[in-house]
Amino acid sequence: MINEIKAIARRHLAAEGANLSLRAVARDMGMVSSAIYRYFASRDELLTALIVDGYHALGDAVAAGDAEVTDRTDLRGRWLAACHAVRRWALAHPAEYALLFGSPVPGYAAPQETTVAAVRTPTVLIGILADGFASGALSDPGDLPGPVQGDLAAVRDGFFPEVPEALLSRGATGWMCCFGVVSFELFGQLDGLIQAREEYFDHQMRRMADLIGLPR
Amino acid sequence: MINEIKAIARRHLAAEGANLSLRAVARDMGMVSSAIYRYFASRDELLTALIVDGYHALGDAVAAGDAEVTDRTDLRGRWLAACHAVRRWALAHPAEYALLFGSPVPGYAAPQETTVAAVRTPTVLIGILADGFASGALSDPGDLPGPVQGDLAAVRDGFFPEVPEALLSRGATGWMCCFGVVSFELFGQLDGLIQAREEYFDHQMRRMADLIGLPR
DNA sequence: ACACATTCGAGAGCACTGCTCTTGACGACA
DNA sequence: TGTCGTCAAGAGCAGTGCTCTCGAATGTGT
Repeated sequence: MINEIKAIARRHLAAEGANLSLRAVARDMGMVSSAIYRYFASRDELLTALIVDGYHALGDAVAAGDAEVTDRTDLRGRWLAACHAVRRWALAHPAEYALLFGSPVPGYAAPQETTVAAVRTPTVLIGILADGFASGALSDPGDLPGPVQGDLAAVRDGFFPEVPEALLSRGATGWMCCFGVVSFELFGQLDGLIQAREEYFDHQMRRMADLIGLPR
Repeated sequence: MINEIKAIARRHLAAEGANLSLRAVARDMGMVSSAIYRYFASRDELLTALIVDGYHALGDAVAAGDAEVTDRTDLRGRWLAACHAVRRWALAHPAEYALLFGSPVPGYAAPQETTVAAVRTPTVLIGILADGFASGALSDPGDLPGPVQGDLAAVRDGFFPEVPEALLSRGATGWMCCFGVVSFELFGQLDGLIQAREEYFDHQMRRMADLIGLPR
C-alpha cells in the first residue's frame, strides 16, 4: 500500500515536477486525500521516503556503472563509468534528482536517515580511489591545509579507512564537480550554449580524473 | 512602487525561503493581493525580475572581488578572489542563490532576459583567463574533442573573442565546479561532514586553479 | 455466535495559495 | 463641470496541506 503511494507519487513527480500534491496522488489512487495520512504523517514524510529511495536508486545505478568495467585496475575507466552513470540517472529522473540535490524545501529539515543514504554514491566513487591506493596505483598527494585535514580524517575514519585524507579530498572534489556539471546541465544553465553535452561531460570528467591523479 | 514590491519580496524570500507568497508581500505593503497584479502580471513575472536582479547582484559581487586584487597579473589571486566572492554572496543570500541555481520551478521556463543576465559571473571568471592568455601567462591547452570544440567556438565568438576554446572550456569547468562546491555546502550536503568550510572551499578552488593551469 | 477492538477510508471543514473579474474612489485634464 | 485613466478593494474560483469525526469493514477472543 505505501509502496503504491510512493510509486504514484514518483510518477507525479516525474510528470509535474517538484510540487507534489497529496490530493492529486490520492485522486489517482481513487482515494480521498485524508486517507493518505494513514500511511504518511505528512507530505514531508512522503518526500523523505522518496528522497531515501532516490539516494539508493542513484547509488545502485552508480555502483552498477562501476561494476560494468571488467578490468578493475582501470581506475580511469571506472571513474568515467561511474560519473556517466550519475549523469544518466539524473537525466532519466530529473525530478527525483532535483529533489535530492536541488534547493532544499524551506521548512523541510532532512532527517538523519537521508544523510546516511546520501553517502552511497560518493562511497562508490571514493571506493575506486581506495582500490587504486591499495594497489599502489595512486599515491597520497599530501597537500591538505590543517583544519581541513581534521574534518577529512573524521570522515575517513567513519567511511573510508585506509584512504589518506588528501586523496579522499580529491575524490570529494571530483564528486562535487560531477554534481556541479550535471546540475548545470539539468537545471538549464547550459541551454543555448552547449549542444554536445555527453561529449562535454565526458571531457570534463576526464579533466577531473587528471586532477585526481588517475593514471591514463 | 515596483521596487518596493521587489524589496519586500526579497525580504520574504530571505526569511521564508523559496515559496514566495504574493498575498504575504501584499499584506506587508498594506495592500490587497490583487493590487500586486497591476505591477506584475503573475508570480512568475515577479520571480523573473528577482532572478535577473540576483544574477546582476552576484555578477557585481564577483566583479568587485576580482577588482580588489591590485596586482592584475596575479591570475591565481584573482581567480581565488572571484570564487570566494561567489561563495560569500551565496552564503549571504541563500534563498536568492537557490532561486538562481537551484531546482527550476516546474511550470516556469526561464525567459531570454534571465539567460543574458546569467552570463555575467562566468564572464568575470573567464575574463581572468582572457587576461592571462593575452599577456602570455596562459597557453592554449588544445585538448578538446571535436563536437565540443564547435559548441565552445560559438560561445567564444559570442562572448570571449581571442580566447582559445580549450582554455574557455577550462574556465567553464572551473565555474561549474565552483558552483558545485558552493551548492553542496548551501544545500546541506556537507552537513555533519565538513566544519572548516571556507578553508576547504579555498583548497578546492586552488586545485581548480591547478587544473586550469594558473601559475602559482 | 456474539461482543469487542482495530483498521480503514469518506466527508466536512479550516486556513491558506495564485489568480480573475467587477466595482468604486480619486485625481488630472479639457 | 464632466470625462477619462489609474489605482486598489472585494468577492469569488479552484486548488493546497492538514485535522477531525464518523461510519463501515475486518478480524479476534471468549
